[in-house]
Amino acid sequence: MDQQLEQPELVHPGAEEIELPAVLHALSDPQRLRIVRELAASERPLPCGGIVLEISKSTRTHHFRVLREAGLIEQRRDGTCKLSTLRREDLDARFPGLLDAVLGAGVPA
Amino acid sequence: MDQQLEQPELVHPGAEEIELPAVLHALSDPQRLRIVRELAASERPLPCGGIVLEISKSTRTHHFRVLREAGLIEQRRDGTCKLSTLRREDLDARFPGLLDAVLGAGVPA
DNA sequence: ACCATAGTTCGATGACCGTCGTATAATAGG
DNA sequence: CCTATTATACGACGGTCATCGAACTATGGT
Repeated sequence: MDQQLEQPELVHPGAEEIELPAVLHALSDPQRLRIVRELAASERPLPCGGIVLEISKSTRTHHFRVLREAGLIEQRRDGTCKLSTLRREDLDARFPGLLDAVLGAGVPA
Repeated sequence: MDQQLEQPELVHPGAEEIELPAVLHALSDPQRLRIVRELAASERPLPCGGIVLEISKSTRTHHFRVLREAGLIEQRRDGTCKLSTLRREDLDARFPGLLDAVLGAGVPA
């Protein structure tokens, strides 16, 4: 078929390869948890720099890579910046209810 | 002659003090995940040694302590052994759906 | 009193993690 | 071309983690 949007240099696990310990570990860091929350809140691709974090650029890159390699987010290049999206469908399919539980956890009544 | 009313030496966080990152980190280790699963499956207190793990005793103690201090399990002494239970109610109250999602994750239909 | 059972405590060790600064791509626009 | 923006790669450093063995505590049974 036609598909010119190939970014093979970015490592993304397949939907079936997402491992629970890796996901939980990725989410166990407060900074990464915040990133995931913001991504979920915007429900639209965000650039790495679009998330407020008082950490250095290299650390931010590191966190995004951990999230991507764990299968939590998808990253795609768009011009000079890289857009990230939450892999909601893949995660819901593999671990039903997990993402909702994590996202809803920090938003008490 | 003596009364065994209290076990103050065991550190358990209050139900409201359970932190999400700590819980996720505790669950991100395969050994601890197995412990939690077994505890959930039995739905009745289990001794530390009652769970099959090919790790040394001291490592097992370590994992149980991580789980206890994260608020995932409750430990109580019973004679020569120490019984552990999943803190289902506290966890469900604080992070609704999280435990079910984690427990159901590795048990596909 | 003795001993067996069940866990803990104490270093120690090797691996991993979060963080940083600097240097290096990659791309858009003048 | 040059430059600014955006993000990655590469060490490096200190801290935490999972693991172990050996010594220790605590309890219960004989």
